[in-house]
Amino acid sequence: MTTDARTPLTRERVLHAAVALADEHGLPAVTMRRLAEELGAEAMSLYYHVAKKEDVLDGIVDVVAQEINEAVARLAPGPDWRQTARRRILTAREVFLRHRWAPALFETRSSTSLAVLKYYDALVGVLHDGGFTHDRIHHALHALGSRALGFSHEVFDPNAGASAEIPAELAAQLPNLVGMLREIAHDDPDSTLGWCDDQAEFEFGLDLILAGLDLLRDR
Amino acid sequence: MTTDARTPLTRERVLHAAVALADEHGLPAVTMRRLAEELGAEAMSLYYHVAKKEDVLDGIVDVVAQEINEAVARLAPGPDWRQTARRRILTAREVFLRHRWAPALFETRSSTSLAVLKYYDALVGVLHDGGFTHDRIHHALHALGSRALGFSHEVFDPNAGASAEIPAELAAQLPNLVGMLREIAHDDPDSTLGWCDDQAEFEFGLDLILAGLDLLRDR
DNA sequence: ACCTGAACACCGTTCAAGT
DNA sequence: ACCTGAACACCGTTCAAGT
Repeated sequence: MTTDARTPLTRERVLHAAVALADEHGLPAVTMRRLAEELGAEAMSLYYHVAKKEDVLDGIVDVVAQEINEAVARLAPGPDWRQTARRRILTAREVFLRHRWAPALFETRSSTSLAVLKYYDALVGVLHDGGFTHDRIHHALHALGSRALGFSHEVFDPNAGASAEIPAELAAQLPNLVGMLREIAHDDPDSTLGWCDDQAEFEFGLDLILAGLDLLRDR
Repeated sequence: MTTDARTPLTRERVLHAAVALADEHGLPAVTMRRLAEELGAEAMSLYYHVAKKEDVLDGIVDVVAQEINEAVARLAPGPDWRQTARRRILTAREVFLRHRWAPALFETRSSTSLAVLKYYDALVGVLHDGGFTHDRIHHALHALGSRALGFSHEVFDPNAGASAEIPAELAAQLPNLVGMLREIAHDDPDSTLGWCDDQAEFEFGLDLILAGLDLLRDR
């Protein structure tokens, strides 16, 4: 996996190595020392090409966002704004499915990367062409939140406990939740489909919001 | 701020000191050493009351969630499910406005705290009483995401750049975004209202989803 | 111009030792 | 039972020094 140690370091090489490292071993594995090791260099050498670790993290967000922009650029426009936006967002989501650590990182960034800005710029264009006022688009971006970028980091996953054994004592404290989970399990015994499930839920939420926005557009 | 160093340490004291520390100096200030100092003890003493730092973080999530549950318990039910759910969520949000660091932390937790589970349990109850099937409630929780808990951590804040100067070269790359921001600024010169603005956007997104769910309920 | 070794100030955590 | 000092393995980062 380590690329040959002879080729000189560049900011680009550092950032791509960081993405690869996060892909393979998770974000916590991305330390300056480990990253340098991966590149066949010393940790201190990185500082010649990168200001500090924050700079690396900003950088890999930008790399992922560029990957999204490239994927989205290949898309044909849909028959209407809603389909076009939907396709773009689901395509962006595919990139995040390849970089599972990325949503959590995106959420920690305060300044927005240029590539992310470009992504939103194009989305604003799609909505504006679809007949939305700029004011409505502004609301729409807030309503969509991170969903516009293709992910919704769930703080509570109802599915998580679905298969796990729930102790009786705990179950007694959570009658409604347990009732819900039991009924869902009964309705569809094969409902634990891994990320396919999440995909369905993501699309449900997305379509709900897009439909709501569509209704507002005509008023 | 440091509580008297004579009173013995307990898990509770440690967790409440951690919340106070985060409130005052942000989450990064919560280190085991700093936390011990705040309690008039040594870092190593904490380990007698707490397994590890992760345990502290899980613990303060639970403390905040308990605060939410207490606030929400004082609420009178609304005239319908939608008002009831809305009030609960906006009340939960008020707690997060007192603990600005909490949304980011909630997002990093993988296992869900008991207090959070109880919060969701009550919300499931509200929706079920409102006439939703458990299956629909399950979808609704996913659609709401963290909004059900009272926050929506924006990865891109359109307002952030509204007041800042945008260099001409950058503006040329982001025609739609700049166009949107210019028009909004024009429509309402006083639109930079700090968190009040966010509040309005949060409610817009929330109401959009609740309305969408209400429509589904009758079908 | 690019890379490095030694060093500094900070982490979380273990463990034997104190009371 | 509760607390601590010394120590370990790890961070990010600076800075003077190498080529």
